[in-house]
Amino acid sequence: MSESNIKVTLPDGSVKELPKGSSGMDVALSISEGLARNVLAAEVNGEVWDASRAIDTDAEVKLLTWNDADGKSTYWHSSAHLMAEALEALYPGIKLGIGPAIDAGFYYDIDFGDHDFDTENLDIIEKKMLELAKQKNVYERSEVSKADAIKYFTEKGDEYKLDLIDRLEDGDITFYKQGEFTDLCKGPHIPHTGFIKAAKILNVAGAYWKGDENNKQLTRLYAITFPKAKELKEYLELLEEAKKRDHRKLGKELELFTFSEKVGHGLPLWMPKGAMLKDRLETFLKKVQLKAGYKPVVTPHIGHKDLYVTSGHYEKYGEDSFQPISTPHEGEEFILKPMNCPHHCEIYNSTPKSYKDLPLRLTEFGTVYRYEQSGELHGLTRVRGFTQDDAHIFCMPEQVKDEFLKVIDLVLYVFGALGFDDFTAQISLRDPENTQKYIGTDENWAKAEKAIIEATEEKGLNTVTELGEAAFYGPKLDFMVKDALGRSWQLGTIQVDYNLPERFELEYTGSDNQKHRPVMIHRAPFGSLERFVAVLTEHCGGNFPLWLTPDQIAILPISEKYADYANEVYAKMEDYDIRGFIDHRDEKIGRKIRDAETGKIPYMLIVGEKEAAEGKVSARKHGEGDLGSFTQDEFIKLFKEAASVG
RNA sequence: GCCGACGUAGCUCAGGGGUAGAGCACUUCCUUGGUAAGGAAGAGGCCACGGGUUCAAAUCCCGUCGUUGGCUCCA
Repeated sequence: MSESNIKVTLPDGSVKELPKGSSGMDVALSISEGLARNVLAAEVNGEVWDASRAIDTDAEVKLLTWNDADGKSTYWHSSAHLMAEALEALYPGIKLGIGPAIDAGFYYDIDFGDHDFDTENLDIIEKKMLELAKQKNVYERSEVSKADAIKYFTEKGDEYKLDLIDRLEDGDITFYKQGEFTDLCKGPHIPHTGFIKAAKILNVAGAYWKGDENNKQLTRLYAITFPKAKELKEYLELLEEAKKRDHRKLGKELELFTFSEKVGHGLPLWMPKGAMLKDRLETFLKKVQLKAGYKPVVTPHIGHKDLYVTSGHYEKYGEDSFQPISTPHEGEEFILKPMNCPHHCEIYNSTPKSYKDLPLRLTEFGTVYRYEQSGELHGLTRVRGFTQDDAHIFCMPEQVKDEFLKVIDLVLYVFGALGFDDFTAQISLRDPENTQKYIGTDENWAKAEKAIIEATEEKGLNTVTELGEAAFYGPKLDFMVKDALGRSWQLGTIQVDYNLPERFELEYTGSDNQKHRPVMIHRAPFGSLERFVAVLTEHCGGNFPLWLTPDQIAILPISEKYADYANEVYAKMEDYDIRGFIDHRDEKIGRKIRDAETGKIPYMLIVGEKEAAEGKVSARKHGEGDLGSFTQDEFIKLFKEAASVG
């Protein structure tokens, strides 16, 4: 092998020998011209580099295209520079904050200074971006000294960039320049602006410099770009679809829930149909949990302040909670319960426990109240009063793994039944560098963390592990589901807790006749019913699974002459636990069908002269149309098959 | 909590210094109709709330509440 050559190992294991100083682009060219045309950046030994940057040593190289997450984020980060260039051209003298890529697109924080920034004319910026993109300007990387960097931005008068430079080490500062625009940036970037073929500014919002409300508020422009105009169109259609599925909109249209200023914001009111939905979910989970050995308990909505002093929540959250309510004569203070666990600990404590009683799984659909900041409230996903599908498992340390396995099974079953098949599990472990900020013994932590990791492995879960993300009281496992539109939501959670057993002095007598401290596991497959219903609504676009949906059938008499027969059919359906209603309105059948369709009723049973005479129903399925004629029993059979699962 | 936008009939929205409009929903009547909107009439608003400016405020200004896009937060 020649001295001046390097060996490049590709992801498929193949090795290419190339001259020293070859770039990612050269690697691509050595494979195919087509690939080279699509290369956005190169991952060199695990670090994302410009495709043009010279590689001087043997390396593992992965060429990144639009199909790689890192390729996309490089692309979007470069797009942020392009947008900044366009903005600078249109609004001379603006100052720039930061412009990173985000999950979908990118943003740039701008101080428009004296410019009157008008959100009506965003298309002018988009046009300018594409105009500049067409110039195929190369993103040129240059290393600059700290002094030069400071000089450049001092002359430019951009105090935000100076603030950023202030925190950087000399020798570690790079600029990127494309066209007329130079930015402080560590990169990497795509080869040139020509890759950007479609741009859309999605949103304009205020954001404080460095996220600190004491700093000046900048204008944040959220935008997205694509290599093909078609992809932008599809993305915008996805956003449209998301808007249509917004649970706040569907919740109103389908009469699931409402809010009232009089009741108070963040306090959802479940309307009959929404309450039915929520009730079906609860019934479903209660049944599954009973089978899994859970014991339902019921505790009050308030608890004595001392309860939360004991639990430690008063100290930590007291200021940011609904303030205590007091009894009129004694002045005793009670707190709206922000969680169920302290109550459950007291149930545990009410009788002496033996190791033979463990694991003890106490479950409650408890409504809890948390004072969320007013700006945080959002539909049903962030509220001030919500129902947790809560349970606390009290067990011995050596039972943690087994309990995790069981809870994971439960979560998988529940997600499956509701059509969430795409999810990942996040394992949150403690920060190994800083173990003293966590409560509990090293031994127990090690045991629990090992138990979680092994349990997820045994179940074959798709996991990501985050060090330092554990709660101070124990490690946890969170489930993030992807909905039908590809958006991620955090739902279920399983958390180990060493803190509360300590604070409540929970004990059990072991086989050695000694007192021991149990471990507590908090778990909630849905998290909050409110949030879950919101996610489910958006996931299925309001077309809930048949077993869950509030009205499963609508009986539509052709005219009021068949009202009696409609009542007869309804009574029979009720006998078979099929929920629904009869549309007795004085409307034509076309109208009744239309209203049932827009109301997303899964099955419509049309009854008229023919059906009444033959004892049949004419069935119609939502979104599909006429299914034909069935005897009542035939329909019930068809329905029951479709409604299985729950 | 902070910044911006918004708040008009049950819903979706138009209007905009001279005391309110549409469509749908609702009520009544006509119609008894066979697979996505039958017809007519009627009723419905303190234009979020409280101040201010003005001869006159739903409209302009300020404040409050709520909604919303973000920021910060989330046991």
